[in-house]
Amino acid sequence: MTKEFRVMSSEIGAEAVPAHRYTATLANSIEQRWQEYWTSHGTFHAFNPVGELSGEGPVPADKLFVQDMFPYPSGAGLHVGHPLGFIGTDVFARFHRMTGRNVLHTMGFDAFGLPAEQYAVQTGQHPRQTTEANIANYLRQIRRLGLGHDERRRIATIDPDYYRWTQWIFLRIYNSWYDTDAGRARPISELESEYALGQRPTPDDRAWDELTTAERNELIDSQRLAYLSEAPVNWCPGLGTVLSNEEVTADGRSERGNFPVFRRNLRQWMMRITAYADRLVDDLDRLDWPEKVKAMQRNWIGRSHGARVRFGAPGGVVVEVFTTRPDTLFGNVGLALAPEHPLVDAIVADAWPADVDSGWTGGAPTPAQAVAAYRHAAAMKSELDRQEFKDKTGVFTGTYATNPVDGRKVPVFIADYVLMNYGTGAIGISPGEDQRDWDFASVFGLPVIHTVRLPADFDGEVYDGDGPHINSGFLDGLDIADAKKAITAWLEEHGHGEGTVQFKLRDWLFSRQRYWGEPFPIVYDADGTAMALPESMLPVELPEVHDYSPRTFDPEDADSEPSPPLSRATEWIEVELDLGDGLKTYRRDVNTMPNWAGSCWYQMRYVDPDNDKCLIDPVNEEYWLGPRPEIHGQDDTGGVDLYVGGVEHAVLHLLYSRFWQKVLFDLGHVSAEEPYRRLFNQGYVQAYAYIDERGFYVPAEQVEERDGRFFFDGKEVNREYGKMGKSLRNVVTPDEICQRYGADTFRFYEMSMGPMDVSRPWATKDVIGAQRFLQRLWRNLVDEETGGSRVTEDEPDDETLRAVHKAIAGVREDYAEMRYNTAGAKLIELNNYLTKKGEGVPRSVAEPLVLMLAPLCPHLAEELWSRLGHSGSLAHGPFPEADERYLVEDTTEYPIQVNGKVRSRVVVPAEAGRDEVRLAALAEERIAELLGDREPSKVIIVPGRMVNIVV
RNA sequence: GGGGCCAUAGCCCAAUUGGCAGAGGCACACGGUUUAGGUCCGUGCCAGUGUCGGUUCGAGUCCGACUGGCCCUACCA
Repeated sequence: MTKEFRVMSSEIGAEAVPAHRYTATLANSIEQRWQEYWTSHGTFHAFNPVGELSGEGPVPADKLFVQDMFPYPSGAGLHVGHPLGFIGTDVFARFHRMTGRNVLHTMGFDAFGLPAEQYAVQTGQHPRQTTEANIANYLRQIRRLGLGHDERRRIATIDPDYYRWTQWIFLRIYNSWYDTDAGRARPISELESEYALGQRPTPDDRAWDELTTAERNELIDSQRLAYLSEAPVNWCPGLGTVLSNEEVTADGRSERGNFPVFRRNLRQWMMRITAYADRLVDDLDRLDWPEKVKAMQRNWIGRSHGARVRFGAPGGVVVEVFTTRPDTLFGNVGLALAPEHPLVDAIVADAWPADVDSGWTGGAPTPAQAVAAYRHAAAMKSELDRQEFKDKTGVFTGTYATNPVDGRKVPVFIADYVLMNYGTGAIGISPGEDQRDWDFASVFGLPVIHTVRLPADFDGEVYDGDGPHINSGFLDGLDIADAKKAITAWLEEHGHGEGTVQFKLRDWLFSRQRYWGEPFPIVYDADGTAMALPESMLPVELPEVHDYSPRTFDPEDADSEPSPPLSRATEWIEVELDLGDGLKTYRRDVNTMPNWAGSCWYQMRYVDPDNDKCLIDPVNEEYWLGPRPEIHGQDDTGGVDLYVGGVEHAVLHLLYSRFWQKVLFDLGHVSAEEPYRRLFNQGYVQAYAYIDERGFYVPAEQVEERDGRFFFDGKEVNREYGKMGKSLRNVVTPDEICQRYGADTFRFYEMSMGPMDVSRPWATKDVIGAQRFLQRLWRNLVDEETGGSRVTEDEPDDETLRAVHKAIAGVREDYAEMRYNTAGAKLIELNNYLTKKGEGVPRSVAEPLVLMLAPLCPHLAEELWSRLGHSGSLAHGPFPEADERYLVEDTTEYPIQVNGKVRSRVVVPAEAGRDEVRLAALAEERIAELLGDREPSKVIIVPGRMVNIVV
């Protein structure tokens, strides 16, 4: 690459360029030199209070922990969009480091994952080999950008020293239960002893001693926060693995590969995240996160308050429904059960009632046949069908249930718009206040009873707004909130139901039938009972296998049995251990953990990467991550000070991470209640792509623009806007920009494109502007011909000092607020001022200029700083401080508006009071002329801003 | 269907948070430097803020409706 570049520069005639111009060649050599300096001097090492990474003295109390979202080291390498956030956090970290704070900033790799495994399946190359090569390439690319990472803290989830602790956390979760009375997780051993001591009743009130070992195990296991479940899962034969709900698209196919997904029962590890649902919602209020992300999490957790209501049916069967509107019970006209509801068989009538509506029977001679046919049809329907045909369908079960509030008999249906896995799998039909129920009722000819008075001008069907209740017995006249309270109390009093809270959030399916993930620290005895391995046996390392693929099947074969890759490592699976009962043979768990596991806790390991005694030393944890109520307020949760990444992780990663953090907090391993105190979503760098008349993408860099039209190879092409990607032929890499302009130019350009949180289009042609700025700045301080200094020891004049200090004040604030685009603009402004001035730059101006440049363009700043005669790095400051003296002006120019339009302006002494300003404004020649003899009805004076005269 | 975000010059973006619409960059034009091109230096050009209405002495900024674009979510009772 270097060689190629030399050829290029000689081609354009390097001899014409002054020898000491800040060209890409010079920039690259400066950058390489300073990167080596930083590495050899450990410039970005952040010291811990204790342990291997501690320094000599005490650490500063003022610390900052900045973190980027864990990158996956893709084989494709980086394009210019990827480092946007990385550079942003680096600028932030560098700025704060220069102000004297102890700054922790590093980056590791979320390195387990499917691409390397798929590559292994295709080529037989071990995923570790692929992954490590990708990491090396990734590091080469990001190092070139001059990111000030503490390289001692690099971690990768695939390292056994790392996943040992991932497994350790799994065991802690496995060995815990959620004490709902205490509102926190506790060690499972405490549950066991409470049972043993009789402090806690067993489900059937038998004494603990009377339970068999199996019964005890079952009781305990059923309460663990990590548990095995036979629950239905998303089995994807085409991939040979089980998927989490999140990995299944809305139309019931795998997000990756687009294969059909089937629901079936399998024995899987689950994480009881639902135990934390309330805290996960409530604690959002304590976080400094974008409202958008909080909203997405609230939505995902989906907490709704309502009631369970029991309807009696013939044969003593009781159907329980969940509703958020128990106040509409008087308007209930029926029940609808999910087709899969277990009570359906029990309530189906033997025969249709004599007067049954023919539209209710599905044309079947008996209810049982109608139900069977409908269930079959519902099971055949894909999720896509359900989505596309929102027309309500269902069949009558032939049975009537009793509405508990007024004793009315209401028909019971099964309908596939009712979901088995939400609430109780059964709903009451209240068509007056719910659109879905109204739709169903109109298909089946059910009556509509409005229970809230309709507004006078209302002409719709369903009214879900507030108002006084009607047709509702003792609820009449009450508004919704009061009616809910009244009916809930009534239900509870009469034993017909109770108020409850329902969540959309489900437990987290934690098993994957994959090779390239963390093995579970679990073995099974001869009876198939799961046993946790002791911590001393961690890590459980991945065995070598010959074939990395899970056995896949015909994508449509719903009955196929999963066979994960690890199940073929027969020697590894069988293990002789002494788990307290003497040496026995056990079988290992052949599943691996999902990709989220390693990224759930990595911020902790950044803090204490080499600790082999514990997950994280509590002293280090408290220093870097602990709550700081004195700074962040009483409610402070602790956590990383700034976490930057894309909004695509708004729900899953951030929710799982929060969950693990809370478990570890409850168990006393960490002091922070939340992993990330402040979250910031950076925007994306997008790019234009061009399509020719055949519909093929053409190389974007060769497209020319003429008069708003686009041409490739002389032919017009169409432009579209979107992601950067190989297939769109519009990828620009940081490597090529660094080579053509230098890393500092790239950094400066990328930060000046716009605010951090806004997506913007990449425009290579604009990069030149950033380079010109740096060249001008360089030229102001360095003689391009001789390489000598142009810095003088003169005292700057007053005007220059004002320009400098105004810039300092503005740039400082912009950096602190992550407004790097305007910080850059202010530096350009100051530099343009100095350029215009022409003479050599006084040292007292050059130094703050260089220091202010440092967070954005660290290599160039270091180089100039050393040429200014300083030894060592400027990474730890000082960052210049503005002198108030130069910020205040002697005089203020006021624009004078007449009726809101600027008509003139007047200059008054800065300390002039309102009256003086007013007099000056009214006396101003043009204004006086304009006013004539009219008397202003009002004169508005905004101190320091403007004057507005109203006539 | 529900929820959210955005819209300022040919392009990317600023605007002290209700107070003079322009800080900065790209592009463009002209001049200087140069044998020339490019670089470099200088000067200049360009919008009344998507549309309509409201509040206000004053609106890019606040409120309402609409248009266009992007994102999330989707029978969650």
